[in-house]
Amino acid sequence: MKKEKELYRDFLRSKNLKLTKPRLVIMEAVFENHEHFNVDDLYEQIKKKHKNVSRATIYRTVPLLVESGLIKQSLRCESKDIYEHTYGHENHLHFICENCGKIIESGFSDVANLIDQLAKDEKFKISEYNLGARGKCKDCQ
Amino acid sequence: MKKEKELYRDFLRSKNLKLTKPRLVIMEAVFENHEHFNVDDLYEQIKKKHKNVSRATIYRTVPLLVESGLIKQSLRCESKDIYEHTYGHENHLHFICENCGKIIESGFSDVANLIDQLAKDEKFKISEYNLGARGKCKDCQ
DNA sequence: GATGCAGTTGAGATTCATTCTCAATAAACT
DNA sequence: AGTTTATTGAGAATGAATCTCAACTGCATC
Repeated sequence: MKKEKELYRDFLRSKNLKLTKPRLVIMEAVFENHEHFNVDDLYEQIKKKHKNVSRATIYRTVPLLVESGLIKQSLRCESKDIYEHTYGHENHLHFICENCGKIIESGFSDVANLIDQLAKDEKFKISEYNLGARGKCKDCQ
Repeated sequence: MKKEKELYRDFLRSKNLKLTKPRLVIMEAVFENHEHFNVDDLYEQIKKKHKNVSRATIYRTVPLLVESGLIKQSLRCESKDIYEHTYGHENHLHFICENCGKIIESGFSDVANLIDQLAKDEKFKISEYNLGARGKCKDCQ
């Protein structure tokens, strides 16, 4: 968490953005407990701690966190954009259950290697993987 | 196209759904020219041919086409859900350019095999793959 | 530690894709 | 052809995400 905060601070500074209280609160919420989260999750989580921040600000701040590389956009869920940590988290695949909404994470590196090769063939420079599948988890089949 | 229509008809029948004019018009539009399309594309395309169908009906029909296996949901684009053909189209990966929006399709089967294996390890039953990456195409780097 | 100036925030309005409602209509079976 | 039942169209409703703008706050300077 120390390190994340510093990365964030540096990122903001490098963009001439201010390290405001709402931005800190949001980033703390992001790193507090969630693996996957959406804007509403953050809003509720922050509210519980009585450090209220408006939804608008969260919507404005999340893209900064993405740009800084601390989180990234993940699969959508229930027609909401959802996000996940990247800093300190290996890339992984998502298996998302169509029935119960559970997200299962699985290994990655072999798949990534293959994809990297295909991208190379197309002279395409990857900035972010988007790998997974929908279906039914073992409990819902 | 002959075959698609029959598949569709059979699918509808198997679900006790009627083969209505709007459903036919929509399915013809889907198979007329697009590789990737969204609801609005279909609406405009149908309008051009003076076979008007309401947006509501298109929104209601597209999920049927998905369920029948003729098309599938693809990446979102410009905050719209987009769809692509599956029938008669190999699965493939998408490389989507963050700069110019171009979608590059690439091979698939090796990646799919790997993913199938991972899914099997999790006892997860895949109904639809979602594979790709964002980045910059060779023209935009 | 007061001052000034951007950049930032909050609240509510707005946008826009998607879904819903319901009366009118059409498929399909007898 | 008549009956039943699903389907359609038009517009209203929903809801996530974005925008607006006046009030506010980091933060650099004195």
